[in-house]
Amino acid sequence: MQATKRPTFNNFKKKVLQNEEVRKEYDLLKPLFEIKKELIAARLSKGLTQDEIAKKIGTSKSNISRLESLNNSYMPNLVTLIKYAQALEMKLDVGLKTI
Amino acid sequence: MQATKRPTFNNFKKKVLQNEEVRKEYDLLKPLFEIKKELIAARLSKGLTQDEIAKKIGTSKSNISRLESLNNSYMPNLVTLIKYAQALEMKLDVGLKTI
DNA sequence: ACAAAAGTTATCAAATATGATAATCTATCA
DNA sequence: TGATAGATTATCATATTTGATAACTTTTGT
Repeated sequence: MQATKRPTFNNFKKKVLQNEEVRKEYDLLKPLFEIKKELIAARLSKGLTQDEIAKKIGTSKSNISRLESLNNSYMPNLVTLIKYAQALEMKLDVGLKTI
Repeated sequence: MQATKRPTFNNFKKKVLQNEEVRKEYDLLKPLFEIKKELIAARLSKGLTQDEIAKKIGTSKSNISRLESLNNSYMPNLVTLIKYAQALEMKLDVGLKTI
Protein backbone atom coordinates (compact mmCIF):
# COMPACT_ATOMS: atom_id res chain seq x y z
CA MET A 1 0.00 0.00 0.00
CA GLN A 2 0.96 3.57 -0.78
CA ALA A 3 2.21 5.77 2.04
CA THR A 4 0.34 8.98 2.76
CA LYS A 5 2.07 11.90 1.09
CA ARG A 6 2.29 15.47 2.17
CA PRO A 7 0.73 18.04 -0.20
CA THR A 8 2.48 18.32 -3.51
CA PHE A 9 2.53 21.28 -5.82
CA ASN A 10 0.24 19.49 -8.19
CA ASN A 11 -2.29 18.88 -5.48
CA PHE A 12 -2.14 22.50 -4.53
CA LYS A 13 -2.61 23.53 -8.14
CA LYS A 14 -5.55 21.20 -8.56
CA LYS A 15 -7.26 22.57 -5.51
CA VAL A 16 -6.70 26.20 -6.40
CA LEU A 17 -8.01 25.63 -9.91
CA GLN A 18 -11.33 24.51 -8.50
CA ASN A 19 -12.00 28.14 -7.73
CA GLU A 20 -14.05 29.43 -10.64
CA GLU A 21 -12.34 32.78 -11.02
CA VAL A 22 -8.88 31.35 -10.70
CA ARG A 23 -9.64 28.77 -13.35
CA LYS A 24 -10.91 31.38 -15.79
CA GLU A 25 -7.77 33.41 -15.40
CA TYR A 26 -5.69 30.30 -15.73
CA ASP A 27 -7.43 29.24 -18.91
CA LEU A 28 -6.78 32.65 -20.39
CA LEU A 29 -3.15 32.73 -19.41
CA LYS A 30 -2.13 29.20 -20.21
CA PRO A 31 -2.11 29.54 -24.01
CA LEU A 32 -0.14 32.75 -23.63
CA PHE A 33 2.65 31.14 -21.68
CA GLU A 34 2.71 28.14 -23.96
CA ILE A 35 3.25 30.23 -27.03
CA LYS A 36 5.85 32.36 -25.35
CA LYS A 37 7.84 29.31 -24.41
CA GLU A 38 7.51 28.00 -27.92
CA LEU A 39 8.78 31.25 -29.40
CA ILE A 40 11.80 31.27 -27.13
CA ALA A 41 12.61 27.64 -27.82
CA ALA A 42 12.35 28.13 -31.57
CA ARG A 43 14.49 31.24 -31.49
CA LEU A 44 17.21 29.55 -29.48
CA SER A 45 17.16 26.45 -31.60
CA LYS A 46 17.91 28.66 -34.59
CA GLY A 47 20.68 30.41 -32.70
CA LEU A 48 19.10 33.83 -32.99
CA THR A 49 19.30 36.64 -30.45
CA GLN A 50 16.44 38.88 -29.38
CA ASP A 51 18.20 41.72 -31.13
CA GLU A 52 18.31 39.82 -34.39
CA ILE A 53 14.61 39.05 -34.24
CA ALA A 54 13.95 42.66 -33.35
CA LYS A 55 15.79 43.96 -36.38
CA LYS A 56 14.04 41.56 -38.71
CA ILE A 57 10.66 42.81 -37.65
CA GLY A 58 11.66 46.41 -37.22
CA THR A 59 11.57 46.92 -33.50
CA SER A 60 13.97 46.88 -30.57
CA LYS A 61 15.34 44.06 -28.51
CA SER A 62 13.69 45.36 -25.37
CA ASN A 63 10.30 44.89 -26.97
CA ILE A 64 11.17 41.34 -27.90
CA SER A 65 12.28 40.71 -24.36
CA ARG A 66 8.97 41.99 -23.10
CA LEU A 67 7.09 39.79 -25.52
CA GLU A 68 8.98 36.70 -24.46
CA SER A 69 8.91 37.49 -20.76
CA LEU A 70 7.00 35.13 -18.54
CA ASN A 71 6.91 37.84 -15.89
CA ASN A 72 4.16 39.81 -17.50
CA SER A 73 0.83 38.64 -18.80
CA TYR A 74 -0.20 41.24 -21.28
CA MET A 75 -1.80 39.65 -24.29
CA PRO A 76 0.01 40.25 -27.53
CA ASN A 77 -1.74 41.11 -30.70
CA LEU A 78 -1.99 38.47 -33.38
CA VAL A 79 0.10 40.52 -35.76
CA THR A 80 2.97 40.63 -33.29
CA LEU A 81 3.07 36.86 -33.05
CA ILE A 82 2.80 36.46 -36.80
CA LYS A 83 5.72 38.80 -37.37
CA TYR A 84 7.82 36.98 -34.82
CA ALA A 85 7.05 33.71 -36.55
CA GLN A 86 8.05 35.23 -39.88
CA ALA A 87 11.35 36.36 -38.40
CA LEU A 88 11.99 32.73 -37.55
CA GLU A 89 11.06 31.77 -41.10
CA MET A 90 8.15 29.85 -39.67
CA LYS A 91 4.44 30.43 -39.65
CA LEU A 92 1.98 30.95 -36.89
CA ASP A 93 -0.70 28.35 -36.64
CA VAL A 94 -3.92 29.49 -35.01
CA GLY A 95 -6.96 27.31 -34.76
CA LEU A 96 -9.72 25.86 -32.66
CA LYS A 97 -9.42 22.53 -30.97
CA THR A 98 -11.97 20.42 -29.17
CA ILE A 99 -11.35 20.22 -25.45
CA MET B 1 -0.82 19.35 -76.20
CA GLN B 2 -2.41 21.75 -73.80
CA ALA B 3 -4.21 24.74 -75.27
CA THR B 4 -3.02 28.17 -74.24
CA LYS B 5 -5.21 29.50 -71.48
CA ARG B 6 -6.19 33.01 -70.72
CA PRO B 7 -5.14 34.39 -67.32
CA THR B 8 -6.85 32.75 -64.40
CA PHE B 9 -7.41 34.21 -60.99
CA ASN B 10 -4.73 31.93 -59.59
CA ASN B 11 -2.23 33.15 -62.11
CA PHE B 12 -3.10 36.70 -61.25
CA LYS B 13 -2.71 36.00 -57.57
CA LYS B 14 0.62 34.30 -58.11
CA LYS B 15 1.93 37.22 -60.05
CA VAL B 16 0.75 39.83 -57.62
CA LEU B 17 2.24 37.93 -54.72
CA GLN B 18 5.67 38.19 -56.29
CA ASN B 19 5.63 41.81 -55.22
CA GLU B 20 7.50 41.89 -51.95
CA GLU B 21 5.25 44.33 -50.14
CA VAL B 22 2.08 42.67 -51.30
CA ARG B 23 3.36 39.30 -50.12
CA LYS B 24 4.24 40.60 -46.69
CA GLU B 25 0.78 42.04 -46.24
CA TYR B 26 -0.72 38.84 -47.54
CA ASP B 27 1.28 36.70 -45.15
CA LEU B 28 0.11 38.84 -42.27
CA LEU B 29 -3.53 38.78 -43.27
CA LYS B 30 -3.91 35.17 -44.30
CA PRO B 31 -3.82 33.65 -40.80
CA LEU B 32 -6.31 36.27 -39.69
CA PHE B 33 -8.88 35.36 -42.30
CA GLU B 34 -8.34 31.68 -41.72
CA ILE B 35 -9.08 31.93 -38.04
CA LYS B 36 -12.08 34.15 -38.62
CA LYS B 37 -13.57 31.63 -40.98
CA GLU B 38 -12.88 28.87 -38.51
CA LEU B 39 -14.62 30.76 -35.72
CA ILE B 40 -17.69 31.36 -37.83
CA ALA B 41 -17.85 27.76 -39.01
CA ALA B 42 -17.54 26.44 -35.48
CA ARG B 43 -20.16 28.81 -34.14
CA LEU B 44 -22.64 27.88 -36.84
CA SER B 45 -21.99 24.18 -36.46
CA LYS B 46 -22.95 24.55 -32.82
CA GLY B 47 -26.06 26.48 -33.76
CA LEU B 48 -25.07 29.56 -31.81
CA THR B 49 -25.82 33.17 -32.69
CA GLN B 50 -23.42 36.08 -32.44
CA ASP B 51 -25.56 37.40 -29.63
CA GLU B 52 -25.21 34.19 -27.68
CA ILE B 53 -21.44 34.23 -28.00
CA ALA B 54 -21.44 37.87 -27.03
CA LYS B 55 -23.34 37.23 -23.82
CA LYS B 56 -21.12 34.35 -22.85
CA ILE B 57 -18.05 36.50 -23.05
CA GLY B 58 -19.66 39.65 -21.73
CA THR B 59 -19.80 41.88 -24.76
CA SER B 60 -22.28 42.84 -27.45
CA LYS B 61 -23.22 41.14 -30.67
CA SER B 62 -21.96 44.04 -32.73
CA ASN B 63 -18.48 43.45 -31.42
CA ILE B 64 -18.71 39.80 -32.31
CA SER B 65 -19.84 40.75 -35.77
CA ARG B 66 -16.85 43.02 -36.11
CA LEU B 67 -14.53 40.27 -34.97
CA GLU B 68 -15.93 37.79 -37.47
CA SER B 69 -16.15 40.25 -40.32
CA LEU B 70 -13.97 39.57 -43.33
CA ASN B 71 -14.44 43.19 -44.38
CA ASN B 72 -11.99 44.58 -41.91
CA SER B 73 -8.47 43.51 -41.20
CA TYR B 74 -7.81 44.74 -37.73
CA MET B 75 -5.86 42.21 -35.75
CA PRO B 76 -7.58 40.87 -32.69
CA ASN B 77 -5.84 40.40 -29.43
CA LEU B 78 -5.05 36.89 -28.30
CA VAL B 79 -7.36 37.20 -25.33
CA THR B 80 -10.30 37.96 -27.58
CA LEU B 81 -9.77 34.81 -29.58
CA ILE B 82 -9.28 32.72 -26.47
CA LYS B 83 -12.53 33.99 -24.99
CA TYR B 84 -14.39 33.29 -28.18
CA ALA B 85 -13.02 29.75 -28.18
CA GLN B 86 -14.11 29.33 -24.59
CA ALA B 87 -17.61 30.46 -25.49
CA LEU B 88 -17.67 27.63 -28.01
CA GLU B 89 -16.45 25.27 -25.31
CA MET B 90 -13.33 24.77 -27.34
CA LYS B 91 -9.77 25.87 -26.91
CA LEU B 92 -7.54 28.06 -28.98
CA ASP B 93 -4.48 26.40 -30.32
CA VAL B 94 -1.57 28.70 -31.07
CA GLY B 95 1.78 27.45 -32.20
CA LEU B 96 4.64 27.66 -34.62
CA LYS B 97 4.83 25.56 -37.73
CA THR B 98 7.60 25.02 -40.21
CA ILE B 99 6.87 26.53 -43.58
C1' DA C 1 38.84 40.50 -13.78
C1' DC C 2 37.59 42.92 -17.83
C1' DA C 3 35.03 43.76 -21.98
C1' DA C 4 31.46 42.80 -25.04
C1' DA C 5 27.17 40.65 -26.07
C1' DA C 6 22.74 39.33 -24.64
C1' DG C 7 18.86 40.05 -22.05
C1' DT C 8 15.83 42.73 -18.67
C1' DT C 9 13.11 46.43 -16.76
C1' DA C 10 10.83 50.88 -16.58
C1' DT C 11 8.73 54.75 -18.72
C1' DC C 12 6.03 57.41 -21.92
C1' DA C 13 3.87 58.68 -26.20
C1' DA C 14 1.54 56.79 -30.14
C1' DA C 15 -1.14 53.34 -32.27
C1' DT C 16 -4.74 50.05 -32.14
C1' DA C 17 -8.34 47.04 -30.30
C1' DT C 18 -12.31 46.88 -27.28
C1' DG C 19 -16.88 47.90 -25.17
C1' DA C 20 -21.02 50.32 -25.55
C1' DT C 21 -24.60 52.18 -28.09
C1' DA C 22 -27.58 53.21 -31.85
C1' DA C 23 -29.16 52.86 -36.50
C1' DT C 24 -29.71 49.90 -40.24
C1' DC C 25 -30.08 45.78 -43.01
C1' DT C 26 -31.69 41.05 -44.05
C1' DA C 27 -33.61 37.03 -43.67
C1' DT C 28 -37.50 34.07 -41.98
C1' DC C 29 -42.00 33.10 -41.12
C1' DA C 30 -46.75 33.67 -39.28
C1' DT D 1 -46.97 42.38 -45.23
C1' DG D 2 -45.60 42.99 -40.69
C1' DA D 3 -42.98 41.35 -36.91
C1' DT D 4 -39.02 39.37 -35.01
C1' DA D 5 -34.42 37.40 -34.71
C1' DG D 6 -29.96 37.68 -36.48
C1' DA D 7 -26.31 40.24 -38.42
C1' DT D 8 -23.87 44.52 -39.95
C1' DT D 9 -21.91 49.12 -39.78
C1' DA D 10 -20.47 53.42 -37.72
C1' DT D 11 -18.94 56.15 -33.92
C1' DC D 12 -16.65 57.39 -29.76
C1' DA D 13 -14.56 56.93 -25.27
C1' DT D 14 -11.69 53.72 -22.85
C1' DA D 15 -8.30 50.29 -22.34
C1' DT D 16 -4.31 47.97 -23.85
C1' DT D 17 -0.46 46.98 -26.65
C1' DT D 18 3.44 48.70 -29.17
C1' DG D 19 7.67 51.33 -30.35
C1' DA D 20 11.37 54.00 -28.71
C1' DT D 21 14.72 55.01 -25.49
C1' DA D 22 17.69 54.61 -21.62
C1' DA D 23 19.60 52.44 -17.63
C1' DC D 24 20.61 48.26 -15.73
C1' DT D 25 21.78 43.18 -15.02
C1' DT D 26 23.47 38.79 -16.55
C1' DT D 27 26.15 35.84 -19.32
C1' DT D 28 29.99 34.66 -22.15
C1' DG D 29 34.63 34.58 -23.62
C1' DT D 30 39.47 35.83 -23.17
